[in-house]
Amino acid sequence: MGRKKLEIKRIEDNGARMVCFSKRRNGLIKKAKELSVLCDVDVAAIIFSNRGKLFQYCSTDSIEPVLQRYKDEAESSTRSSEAKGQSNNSITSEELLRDVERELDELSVTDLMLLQKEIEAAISQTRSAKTQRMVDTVSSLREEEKSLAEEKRSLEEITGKNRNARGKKMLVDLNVAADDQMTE
Amino acid sequence: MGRKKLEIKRIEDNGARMVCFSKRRNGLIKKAKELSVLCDVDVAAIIFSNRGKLFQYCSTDSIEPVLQRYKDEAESSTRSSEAKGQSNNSITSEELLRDVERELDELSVTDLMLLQKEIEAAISQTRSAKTQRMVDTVSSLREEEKSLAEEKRSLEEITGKNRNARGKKMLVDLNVAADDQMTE
DNA sequence: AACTATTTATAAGA
DNA sequence: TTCTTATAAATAGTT
Repeated sequence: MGRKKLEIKRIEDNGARMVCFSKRRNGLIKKAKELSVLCDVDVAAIIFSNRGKLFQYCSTDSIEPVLQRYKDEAESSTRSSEAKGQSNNSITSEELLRDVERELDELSVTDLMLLQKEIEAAISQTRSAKTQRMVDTVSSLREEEKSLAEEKRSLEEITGKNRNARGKKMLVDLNVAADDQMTE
Repeated sequence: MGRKKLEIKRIEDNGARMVCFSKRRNGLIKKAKELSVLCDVDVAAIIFSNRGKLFQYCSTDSIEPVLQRYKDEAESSTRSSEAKGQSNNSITSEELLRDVERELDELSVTDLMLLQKEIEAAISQTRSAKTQRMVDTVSSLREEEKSLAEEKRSLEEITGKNRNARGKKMLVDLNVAADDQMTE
């Protein structure tokens, strides 16, 4: 998507790489947001510039639940490996100075505006859309709970037909426990 | 980018939403890869479908180093807020926004960097008590659902075994189920 | 920091 | 679902 087709490999020119980073970083975060909103799913994106600066997007109010969920999910495949090594950036002091100036400039203009927009969006949308989604999740889970409890009861009835005295007492206990759960 | 311009809001049609999810999920992961390679940076993307299925991309071999780095960064952001005497929980987004607007003109570059970290911290803290309560409700309902489903399974097993007159085994199963129930 | 020629992503249709 | 295609969107190189 540009004047020339770009091969997907590390951009060696420092300036060009930084410009590309800025553009595509914003692009990725925009895409992540769109995916989250359009498809009503949780998305988190974490980006570290090679100078160690953190950029992130998360569809939930806090990124923690998503990371926690990730951990729960990924527990089975636990592979340990080292972080990618720092690439050799042999740049001159003039280049470094220019890079720093550019980064600081970018920080005040682009990033703060972006963050401001994120906050505004988070306030207006997160509170309504995300809360609504959670309300939906709660009610669907309650439905599920109810139908499972009902199935359980009818299974107990079937089981109870062939039961001795001790068994019947246990069934009563089970029903009490189930009722307790329903009324919480 | 399609036959029609698509408004960025939840797609209500179920099929269309799933198709869109599949396409855009792949698109997002492709973009994340490209960003990582072209700009030589670490990128992680985590996506949860509504059914709880996890999709992820990470530029490093394991996502852990990136998450660790995220956590370190988040901690240091929190610390810098605390160092400036900001309350962890009581600052509201509206207040923060007002502060940003008021001070943007007068701030030095260094101040802007500090402010940015504060904003990042604030974003991760924008979690209302109500939302948190719902998060808790969801997890406890999920737990309950799980235990009911398990109980159902074990009751089904018992029901099946009734026909073979395996009374003793049945009683053991029921006791286990009852114990599980009572200890929650 | 804009612009715009192109490439790329993708919404709808088959 | 998978492929196709018209169109929207992203962005590489330029100014």
